[in-house]
Amino acid sequence: MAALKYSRQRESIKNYLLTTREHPSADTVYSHVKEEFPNISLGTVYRNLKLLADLGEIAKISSPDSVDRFDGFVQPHNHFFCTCCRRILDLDLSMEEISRLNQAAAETFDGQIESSNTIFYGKCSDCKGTCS
Amino acid sequence: MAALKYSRQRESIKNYLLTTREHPSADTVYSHVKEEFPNISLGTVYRNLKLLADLGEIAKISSPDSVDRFDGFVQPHNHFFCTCCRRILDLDLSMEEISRLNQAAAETFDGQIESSNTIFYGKCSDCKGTCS
DNA sequence: ATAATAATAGTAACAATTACTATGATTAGA
DNA sequence: TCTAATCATAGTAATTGTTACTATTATTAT
Repeated sequence: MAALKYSRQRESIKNYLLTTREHPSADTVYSHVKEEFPNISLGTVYRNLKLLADLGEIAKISSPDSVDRFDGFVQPHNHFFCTCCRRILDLDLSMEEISRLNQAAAETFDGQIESSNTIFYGKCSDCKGTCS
Repeated sequence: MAALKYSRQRESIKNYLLTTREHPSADTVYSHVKEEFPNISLGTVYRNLKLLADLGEIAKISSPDSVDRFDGFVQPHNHFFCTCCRRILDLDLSMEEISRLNQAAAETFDGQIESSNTIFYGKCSDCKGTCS
C-alpha cells in the first residue's frame, strides 16, 4: 500500500530510459544517472527500476547475455539481438503479425496464451560485414 | 582443441536432460544428478552444461526469472512461460509460422535476421483456474 | 602397465542483485 | 510555515547464480 513519494533520482532514471533507444542494463543506467547525481547509490537504481517495472512504466527485458535490460518504451514491440555487437535493437512487427502468431500458438497449446515476445537473432546493419 | 574425454558425470547430466520434458536450472540438474553421483560438484554441472550447450547437444534458454534453464530437446521449438507456476513448457509452432514471422521481421528491419525465438506468456492448463 | 592429459571435487572468487540501517527528503496537516 | 509521519536515499553488507583455480582422479592412447 505504501504511498509513493516523489524523488528526483527516480525521475532521472525514468527520464533517461524514456529518452534513450538503447536498452541499458542497471549498471549502465547507474553510470548515466550518476552524471546528474554523482553520489547516487546502485541500490537506488535497482530499487527504482524494479518499482517502475512493477508499475508498468518501464519494461524489463531478459537478454541472452543473462543481464537484465530495461526499456522505457512500453508499447508492445519486439527486439533484435545482434550476435556480433550484442546490442539489443527495437524491431516492430505489425499487430496483425503478433496476434496471428498468438492465434497459431493457441491452436497447438492447451493453456491460455495472454501475450508473446519474440526475439530475433542475427547481425545488425552495422555488423553485417564484420564479425564471424 | 583439447580432445574431449568421456565422463560418467557428463553422461548422466546429458541423459537427465534428454529424458525430462522439464526445463531445469543448473541447480535442479545438480540435485537430480546428485542422486546418482552423491558427491558431484556444482561446478562440474555448470562446466558440463556450458560444454554441452557449446557443442549444440543441449540448449540454454533464458527465462523471465533470469535464471538460465536447459533443454535436452534441441530441435527448433518455442516455449510457454506460465506466469502462475513459473514453469516453462514446450510449444510447437509449424515451420511455416516461424519462417513467416522471420520474413515479416526482415521486411521492417535493416540487419540480417538468422533466427528467432518466441516465448509465450499466460496460464498453463494446470493453472487456468487458480492464480490471480 | 604406463604416461599424458582431460575431468573431477572442493573451495575460493566474482558479478548481479537484494536486504539492511541510519540519515535525509517529501508531504500532509495544524 | 512548522512539524510530524513516513518514504527514499546512500552506503554497506549479505545473497545468489556462476566461473575460476588447484590438487587429485579418471580416461585413453601407446
